[in-house]
Amino acid sequence: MDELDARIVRLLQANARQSNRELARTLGIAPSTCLERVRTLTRRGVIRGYHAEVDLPAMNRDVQALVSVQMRRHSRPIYEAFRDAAKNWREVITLFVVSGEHDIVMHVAVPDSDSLHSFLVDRLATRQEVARFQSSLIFQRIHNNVLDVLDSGD
Amino acid sequence: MDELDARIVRLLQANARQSNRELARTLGIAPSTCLERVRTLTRRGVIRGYHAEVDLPAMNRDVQALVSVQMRRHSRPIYEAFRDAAKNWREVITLFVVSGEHDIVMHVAVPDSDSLHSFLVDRLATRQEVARFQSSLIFQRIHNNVLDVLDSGD
DNA sequence: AGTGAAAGACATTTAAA
DNA sequence: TTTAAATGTCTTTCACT
Repeated sequence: MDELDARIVRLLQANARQSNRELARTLGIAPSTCLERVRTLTRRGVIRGYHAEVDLPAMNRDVQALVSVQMRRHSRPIYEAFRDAAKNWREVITLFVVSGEHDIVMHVAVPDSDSLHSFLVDRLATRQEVARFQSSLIFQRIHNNVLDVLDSGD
Repeated sequence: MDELDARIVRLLQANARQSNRELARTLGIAPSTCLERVRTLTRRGVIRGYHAEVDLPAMNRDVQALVSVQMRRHSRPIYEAFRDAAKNWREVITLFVVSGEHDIVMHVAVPDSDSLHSFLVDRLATRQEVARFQSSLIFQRIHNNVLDVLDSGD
């Protein structure tokens, strides 16, 4: 993971669909070198995949919320059962398993506030694993790419 | 946004770097048709970009946390000043502006627990806009693609 | 809206430094 | 590791449906 690898990762995070040639041109290296670098990064698991970013409102998901869930008991089967159900709900964009006051935090996206209510009441409240939950509306969401390797020990 | 568009979005979310030809083959349409569809989806803002997914541990970010921040006062200049500072911090992967008990929730990723402590004490606690914050460690993070349009009214 | 054909651009392999 | 060259594949345009 040298400086060139870091630049490749940075550029592919910003635009994953640029051609290998364009990438190589930007970096000032030969296309074959660039291709080999990207392959190695992928083989080593540094690059995990490439994904299109979709606009949630355009997909009829105008309402977003963070929903924090507290389990009835902190046993593994309890939270695992809930997690495995929740990760298949189409409203859930990201699911975090966390420590602290709550056990699960979900980023959900739904068409409108009725759908959010229905999600909370029909999906969440009906689960036996769930003790309590609270939700907060998301007004804005800003994503950063992982730009630099912090304090690398290499 | 018909069924074909939805299938294109779904496939590009799963793998943004497959060739247009492969995409067309999967969908059973001509490459030129597929290209035009993707262009239209991009022009309409449904597809916002393509990004490489990076493995955080491989980038020396073994510790992740959700950090919830409460502002001193709920005025626009206060939270905007904080938000604009926070979105440039390299530890911050995603920043949510929310309603409810907290005003900002940040997903942060750092090398180790020392770095997390330093982030909380040196970056957060020193900000005048911040009244209180609490953090919870992330043990697992599961991301879902937006598979289907929910209850589309089209 | 969707298509096939054509031209040029690109990915990928290979041999060599 | 890196490269240039070569080959086969792909992107992209366009005339036509």
